[in-house]
This record gives sequence, structure tokens and C-alpha cells, in this order.
Amino acid sequence: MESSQEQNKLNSEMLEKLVNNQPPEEVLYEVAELFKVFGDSTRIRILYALFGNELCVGDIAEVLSMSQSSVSHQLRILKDAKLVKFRREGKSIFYALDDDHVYHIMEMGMEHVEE
Amino acid sequence: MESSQEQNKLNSEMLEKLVNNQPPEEVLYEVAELFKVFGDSTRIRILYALFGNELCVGDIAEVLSMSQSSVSHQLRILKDAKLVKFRREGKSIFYALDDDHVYHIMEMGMEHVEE
DNA sequence: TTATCATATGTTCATTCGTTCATATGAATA
DNA sequence: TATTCATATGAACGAATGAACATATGATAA
Repeated sequence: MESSQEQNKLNSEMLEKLVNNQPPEEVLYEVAELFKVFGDSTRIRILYALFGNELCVGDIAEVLSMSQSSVSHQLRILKDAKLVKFRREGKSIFYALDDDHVYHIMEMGMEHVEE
Repeated sequence: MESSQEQNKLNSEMLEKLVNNQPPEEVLYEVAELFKVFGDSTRIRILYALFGNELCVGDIAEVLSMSQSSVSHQLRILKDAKLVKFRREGKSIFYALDDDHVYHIMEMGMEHVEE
């Protein structure tokens, strides 16, 4: 892991304090998993298409010029991450953004990029 | 892309409007790239270690029980994404979170997960 | 200038991931 | 009930990615 002569800048007391202040491993992992879902341009495009709109799968595919299969696969990932919700209406299934967190996280991303 | 008999829920006027309302492809791509950086538990751990602390590479490695090489590689990715900044002090290089966006994005992630 | 310490970089390898194609499910309608 | 339409699922393939190991860079101190 480290060479034996490594000279750290922090003493062991502060190091230990930092180690203990880390959130539980599980939480960090889940946060990473969440952002991983946002980390694909196809899914970002889908999320933006749903920004303020409720759309069925076929329409998303048409708006984004994607195959139905691809959209459906990605919607499943978004669904599992609780980023979108859906309801059935006849043969169609309509998707929408799940809650305000999704809006806010995307807005944050836009802000950081547009600098 | 779609079967010839596909019956969309939206008329072509609304579809076109949606298509035109999408942010530029480049922006969506950059947003995805940004979140991709957050989408790895190793990098999330590093970012959390830097939450309010300025640390040098060796200390990050020690705090997180990671190899120096691995930390350095990930720091480069964080640096390229402008999520961390750094300054040299003697032989050491100290890293810190770059701006408030980073804090806010992570806080959003935590909030969404802790529900 | 040479040796040393802290950090960075290059390469390889195993794994993950997104897309595509084919097919299955399942609700609505004839 | 049989057919059709909308969506979901499974398998396969290629591309991207993170970790590990070895090595390079570059600043400092002897």
C-alpha cells in the first residue's frame, strides 16, 4: 500500500479522526451507484426529455431517435434507481421524473458544466 | 428504429417541439461526463475525505487504505473534471474540493439515497 | 549534482456497460 | 379467443473503465 518511509503530513491522531468521520461504506457505494445512473448521455437525454413532460416509451424513442429496445432498457435502469415513475394507460406506459431531487441534481450538473 | 405501424401518443407538432426543446447534444454529453466522475465509489470516497479538508496524496491513500497510484489516477480524473483543485507545498501536493457545486451535488446525492 | 521523497503516468488485464437483434409478455380490440 | 400493438426481456458483442504493477517525473535536501 505505501512505502515504509512514507512521511505523512498528518499525525496518526488526525488520520484516525478522518477515517472515522467517513460515512458508512454502504452509503458511499449507493451514492456512487446513483450518480452512475446519471453518468450516461443516453439516460441524461431521456431524463431531459421527461423534464416537465410525461411521455410513453414510443414517444421517447421518437423524440430521441432511439430504438424502442434501447429506451426500454435504459428506462429500467432509471426505474430501478427510482429516478422515474410510470403509470399504465391502455397499451401505453407513461414515464415521468420521480421527484424533485432528480430535477435538482440535473440542474446542479448543468450549472457546473455551463461555467 | 420503429415499426411502421407505431402509434405515437403525441402528434408530430408536439414531438417536433419536444425535439427542439432539448439542450444541445454537447451539453448533455458534458453533464453525463460530469456525473460519470461521481459515479465511482472510489472517487466518492476521495471526495468525502476532502469534504472540508485539504489533504495531500499520501494522506488520502492512508485514510482510505488505497495505493498511492490508485489515488493519483483518480485524482487526475477529478482534476480534469474540475472537481478538485490543488497546490504544491514543498514535495507534497494538497488537494481540496474545487467549489461549492461539488458540495451541493454530493449533498443532493446523499439526500436521494437516504430516503 | 546526486539521492530521495512525493506524485504522476503508461500498460495490461479483467470486468462492466450500452447497444443491437430476436423474442416474450401482456393488455386491448376485433 | 386470436390478433395486434406497446413494452419488456434475454443473449451476444464490442467499447469503456478501474485496479494493479512498474516506471517516470520533478522538487528538495544532502
